[in-house]
Amino acid sequence: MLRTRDVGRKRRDVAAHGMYRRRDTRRDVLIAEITAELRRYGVDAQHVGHAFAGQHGLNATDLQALIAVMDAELVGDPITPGRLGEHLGLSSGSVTALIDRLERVGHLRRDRDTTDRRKVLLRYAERGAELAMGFFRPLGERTDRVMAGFRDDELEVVYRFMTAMGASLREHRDEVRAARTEPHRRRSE
Amino acid sequence: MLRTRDVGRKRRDVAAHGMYRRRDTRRDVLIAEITAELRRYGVDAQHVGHAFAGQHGLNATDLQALIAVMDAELVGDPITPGRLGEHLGLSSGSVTALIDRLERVGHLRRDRDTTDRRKVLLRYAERGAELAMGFFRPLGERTDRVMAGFRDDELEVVYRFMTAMGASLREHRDEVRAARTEPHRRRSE
DNA sequence: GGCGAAAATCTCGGCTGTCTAGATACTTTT
DNA sequence: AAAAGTATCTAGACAGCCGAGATTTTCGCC
Repeated sequence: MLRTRDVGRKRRDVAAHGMYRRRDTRRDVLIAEITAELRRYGVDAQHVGHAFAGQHGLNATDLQALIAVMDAELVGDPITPGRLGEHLGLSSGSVTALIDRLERVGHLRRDRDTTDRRKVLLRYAERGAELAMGFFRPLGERTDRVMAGFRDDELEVVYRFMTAMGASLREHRDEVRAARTEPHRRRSE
Repeated sequence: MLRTRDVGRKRRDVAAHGMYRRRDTRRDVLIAEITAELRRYGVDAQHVGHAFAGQHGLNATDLQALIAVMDAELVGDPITPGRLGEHLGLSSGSVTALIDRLERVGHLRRDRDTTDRRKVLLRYAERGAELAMGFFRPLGERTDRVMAGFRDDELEVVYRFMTAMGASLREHRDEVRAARTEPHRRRSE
């Protein structure tokens, strides 16, 4: 694989991501395209988040954190700084700074847990909720329009697919993370 | 919406993302779940990239850049620093630093375009290619196993779905970016 | 009921990546 | 061949992140 020879015809439309794969059959093409589209979707989603956050005076991490806080609280168990750090992949120091920022501008607040007073519970404030909704509502409207083009049984297929892909990716993530203890053993070149 | 009242039953399994939506019919649930799963997929993908990059002595941006360089070169037209900056959402200064880093450790190299000698073309080096493959191969294997659980016609549906969602998201991205000129006009509170 | 280990969060110093503005190199236009 | 335009690079400042140690609270045990 990875033949650079027969690529001179400049097929940009191939989405530039499926080319690490075979493309012999229609099925191969489908698989390659879906993979590529998933990747692009992730990148573009990041960009949307980044742009939106920037326009509201915060960075991408801040927005993600705000969303995580809302998610947790809406499900009924508010998140703690520690769990937030895990969720975002941040160190404890960074999380404190992050919460300080968001608290300072009034997006969320700290509450001490009454039962275990070591813990701090994060709750969103009025302003934070508005911001999150401003982020999700337009996205949701667009999503609804796309979904309207699919029958129920088709959505079932998509759901099954996304669930399976998600589970697979998380497995992979854990595998990659597990290998983090032995990174630079051999110093070959 | 956003009733916090009837959420006390702690349904973590709801994936914590679909709750900005109605969930009355089976279809509503499907839509909410798919949306949630897409979001989670994006976050997890980021984490995988971050972890993998860290293990190889670079950061998430570096890995994304490396992939972009390979993608472009494999399609037949190598990317320039300028276009790479656009793709990653970085300023020109940051791109220079980025390329310096990657060139220094031997992941890619700079080539002057022979026809337009203002331009610099980025090409991956041996080491960069290895790294990218090390990133994609295990992912691809997993993906293949998931795909094996779907018939051709089902993959067609998934493909149609992802394409539509991708297009929609990119539209949204452009809309958000277009609004970037007038961010902090009113200084209300 | 008080002691030590464990847990959760916070503080502080240092580093790295990014941005902005301006400088440099090459190309195209007139 | 000078001026205007485009692409890239340089330099200084700043913000977010990490890691180690300090602080506060809880839990198990005697």
